[in-house]
Amino acid sequence: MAQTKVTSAEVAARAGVSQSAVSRVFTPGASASAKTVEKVKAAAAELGYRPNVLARAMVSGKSRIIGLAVAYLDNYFYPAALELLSNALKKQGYHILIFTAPNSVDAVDNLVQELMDYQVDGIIAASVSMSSTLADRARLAGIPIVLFNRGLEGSGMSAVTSANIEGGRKVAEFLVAGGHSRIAHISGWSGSSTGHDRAIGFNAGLNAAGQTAVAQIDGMYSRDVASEAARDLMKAQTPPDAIFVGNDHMAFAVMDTLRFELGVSVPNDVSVIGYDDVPMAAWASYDLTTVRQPVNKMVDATIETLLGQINDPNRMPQKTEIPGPLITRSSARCPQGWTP
Amino acid sequence: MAQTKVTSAEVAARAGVSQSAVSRVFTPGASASAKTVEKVKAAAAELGYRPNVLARAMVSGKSRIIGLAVAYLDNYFYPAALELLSNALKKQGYHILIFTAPNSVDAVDNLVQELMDYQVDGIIAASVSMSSTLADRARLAGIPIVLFNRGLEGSGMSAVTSANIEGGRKVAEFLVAGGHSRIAHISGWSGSSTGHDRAIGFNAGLNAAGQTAVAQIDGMYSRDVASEAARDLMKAQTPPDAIFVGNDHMAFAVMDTLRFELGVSVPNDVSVIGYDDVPMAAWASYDLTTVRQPVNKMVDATIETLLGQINDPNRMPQKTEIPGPLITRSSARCPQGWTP
DNA sequence: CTGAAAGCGCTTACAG
DNA sequence: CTGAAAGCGCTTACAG
Repeated sequence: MAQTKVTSAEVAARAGVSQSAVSRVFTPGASASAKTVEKVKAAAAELGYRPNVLARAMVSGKSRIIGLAVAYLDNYFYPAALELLSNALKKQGYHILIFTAPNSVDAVDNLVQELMDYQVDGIIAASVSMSSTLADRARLAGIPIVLFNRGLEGSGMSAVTSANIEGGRKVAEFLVAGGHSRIAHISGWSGSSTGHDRAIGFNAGLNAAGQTAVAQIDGMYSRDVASEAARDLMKAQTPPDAIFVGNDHMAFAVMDTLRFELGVSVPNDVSVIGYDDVPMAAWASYDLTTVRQPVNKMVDATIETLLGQINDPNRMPQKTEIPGPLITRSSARCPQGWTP
Repeated sequence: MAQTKVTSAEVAARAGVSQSAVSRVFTPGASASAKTVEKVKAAAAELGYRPNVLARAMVSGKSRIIGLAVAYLDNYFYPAALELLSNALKKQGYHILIFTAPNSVDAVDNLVQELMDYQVDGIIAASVSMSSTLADRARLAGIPIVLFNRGLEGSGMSAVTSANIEGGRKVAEFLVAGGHSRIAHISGWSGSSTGHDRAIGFNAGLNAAGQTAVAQIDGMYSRDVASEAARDLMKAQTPPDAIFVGNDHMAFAVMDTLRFELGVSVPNDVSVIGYDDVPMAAWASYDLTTVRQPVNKMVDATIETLLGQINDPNRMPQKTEIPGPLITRSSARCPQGWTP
């Protein structure tokens, strides 16, 4: 049968000290004499004692757990971010309680509630939207939230994104400089700030050059929807000579559809540009030109913001926008003498 | 300032009942009169009360947290499994505390210790190895562990894998039937049961047909190592006409290296077969012939085993092996008139 | 059904 | 430095 877990009281008994003494030995920053430390450590080692994190959390009010809500795990950008987040947080003594979410506001609200039930010290909401009602409730409960790769207009919530508007504009400029004249956009979900902002910047860039997108279709962050959009686009009387796709994940689907289903050459017939620069974008089969989201910097900023607010509840929410370069590869025609 | 969280005592005061009554209303299966339920629910709603899961965990001894240790998140098989695991567990009222791990036994042992500090009710170790010492300690502490996509010889630990030996053999038979005569293997890490077993089955299959692998190189589950292995293989005087790669993740790298770096045609010059059938294997750029690991069935079995042991501590550890079909696509030459 | 009380395993003032 | 005691927010026998 399962032997019961060993407690600080048992260690105390064995070491011949009080239970508080044991606690002190395991509490960083608490004071205990060298002799006590020695006796307690010895007894703890013999018994295999380890402090119960949950009990500690109850009294200290700090669980050392960060809640993570994430959708779109099929887009490799998120598993990559998750891994970085987990490693960085662990270094700070925090761990991640993960909730995968369908991306509806209701579902996310629910899930954030559950996260709060676990007394998480803070919440990272990656690629999901939530109601400002809930955001308010979290603030009241004193639980900081930071949005990762998503903003929430006018919510006063902390958020970390890349410079999406600027990124979209760069793509437009690159495509125009490359001599494309019939440029289309299969966007990220327009209900997301990310998808929306990239489109805004892209269209602004086009306009600045006297062009307008020949078409814009919402790809909903779905490979299938994006593929279908590509088919529709190529059906037109004058099909596009370039397509900017709202993220790499969809861009791969678009490239495959173009090349293998429609027999369209990329980039000879159509240039394709994505967004994110996930590792796969560098794989030879795709070699995708794309705007890099500096995921490591985004993760650093997220953690800095979140822990900052955990440690200082009066700290104001902060929005961070990290610019990323356009990475030129072979999926899009390069302007003459282009230097990035 | 952060308003303090509301407790059951405050709800009790407002509802005019005892604190125990409040607890009962929120404890499934506890009894309370309709009137009490009504008063308590009303008060709770007004105050925005939700039970503190950690406090509940302390007294009940059940945290409703499952620890997940996972490595190789860059192999999409794992994010996919994570998502399924998370969703299925949530349905059962459990949540996942996730630890990403480098794959060394020491690191994993450490991390499992930390997991236990959080009083997790059970542990899923995906794609990682741990010492049997630690396994014993977990058993003593009464915390069930199940290995996911990894076995541990003679450890008496629960494990869920696909039928790797059989899968490896199927690949050999398919390749032989396809008329290949110089067959090589870039294996998964030979230190992992998964990599080892697939190689065993593969070689056995080859031997049964009177063949021997012309070469076998450990790909270490790394794209770079696998690519390098492919280069070495093709340098030989008589290069292979088929390569079985230990998982899809490496197989993609091998295909790219073959096609774009070495100018080798797949499957005309060399057939390539992978293992896992991650979604990407079906993407047109790769269209990879591979052995499917039925990830959903593996997840179901994992949860069934884990929750079974949580609910009945006397239940014996159990090893589950789930067979998966060979999925034939265009990366490997098909035998004449092949019917799967 | 319901309330008072004990207790889960800790941390942290409070005295000494 | 150290021990006795209170308390974190709950659940659960125990009486009534």
